[in-house]
Amino acid sequence: MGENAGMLELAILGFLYDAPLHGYELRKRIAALTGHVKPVAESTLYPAIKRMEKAGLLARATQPGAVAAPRHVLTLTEDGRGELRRRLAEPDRRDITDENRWFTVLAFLRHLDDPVAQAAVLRRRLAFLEEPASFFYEGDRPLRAEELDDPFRRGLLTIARATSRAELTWLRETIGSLDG
Amino acid sequence: MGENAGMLELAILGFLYDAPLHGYELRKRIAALTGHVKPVAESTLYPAIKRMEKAGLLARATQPGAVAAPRHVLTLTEDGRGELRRRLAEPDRRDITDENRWFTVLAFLRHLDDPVAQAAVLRRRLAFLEEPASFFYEGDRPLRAEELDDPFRRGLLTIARATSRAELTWLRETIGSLDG
DNA sequence: GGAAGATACCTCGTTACCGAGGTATAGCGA
DNA sequence: TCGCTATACCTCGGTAACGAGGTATCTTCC
Repeated sequence: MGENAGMLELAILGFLYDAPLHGYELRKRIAALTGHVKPVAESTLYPAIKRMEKAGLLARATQPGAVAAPRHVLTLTEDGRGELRRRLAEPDRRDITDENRWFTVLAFLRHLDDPVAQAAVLRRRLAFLEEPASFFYEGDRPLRAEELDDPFRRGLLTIARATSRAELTWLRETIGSLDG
Repeated sequence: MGENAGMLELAILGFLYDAPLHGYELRKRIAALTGHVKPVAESTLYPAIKRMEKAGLLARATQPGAVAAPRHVLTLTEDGRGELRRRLAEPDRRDITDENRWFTVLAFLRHLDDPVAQAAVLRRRLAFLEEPASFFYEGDRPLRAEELDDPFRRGLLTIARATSRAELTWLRETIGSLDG
């Protein structure tokens, strides 16, 4: 059981939930999903697959190579499918607070077939984002973008604010329509 | 020498470049900067400080506790100051492509006292962001937000697009004003 | 037929990072 | 004076992730 498992395992579970894939294809999908934000090394992916196989979350079947070298087609076991649903329904703290992990949760949240449970997860993220937080302080007072004479930090705040606003808007809308 | 050092070390170098701080204060500043996106554990920070002391990047001076337990005030050495400038001027690939690391670079880029060098760093990020990239594919065709019937993935794309747009606008503006 | 390039998978050694837990100092209220 | 909270720092065991490097298959082009 993956009590302390990372974002990578969640992504593997998520992609395989839809359809069996071989490692190389999985790698491309993960790279598309998170690669431009947090790249994934091959030497991280393949050991993760082995770990998960050993844990009984997925099964491998060797297939003669359609294009080149032989492939290992990966299929989720029932345990694996349950594990994904469990991790989506009860994300741990880091899945909510770490942006990369959160976006991975979001990418597969539809697999949780229950609008109430989905809304509960979104609400946890909303609560986290609504906690007051700033980037830079002068003593105890948070500094606003306009107060910074450093153009780079000003940029940082501008970008973060745009992200935050987009996410908050979307969260509130979506929670509303899941409830309604 | 930190050839392969992480984002944490960059943040430590950056904050101490301005002023000496003790570990606990450093921790609060790092938490404010990156904590709501990627939390930092104490058990990661203190070993990092030790590593960097051993590497000659910073020096520690014990001070009787002003408020409570005794503090170790951390000061960058000349090597440490040089290391920050080097890492800002020649960020490695992951500093550009990993969002957390990139934002850390941005937070301290002003310490690079040369607009041309600063603009060069921004241009590397711009080039990276301008590479075509999507999140989800149907075969080889990238899927747009509007095409997804999954509200969560649609949200993902919406948020990512808002971030990307804000960053691109800011990058182009700022590169322009650094050049001009 | 030989080289190049894409596909596909893997091992190894190292390290950054984590959670759990521990120690000590100081101030405050009961 | 007994806890409680906040400050401040630390160790330990475990593991996820990394870069560097390697192997094998198949197609394409010269």
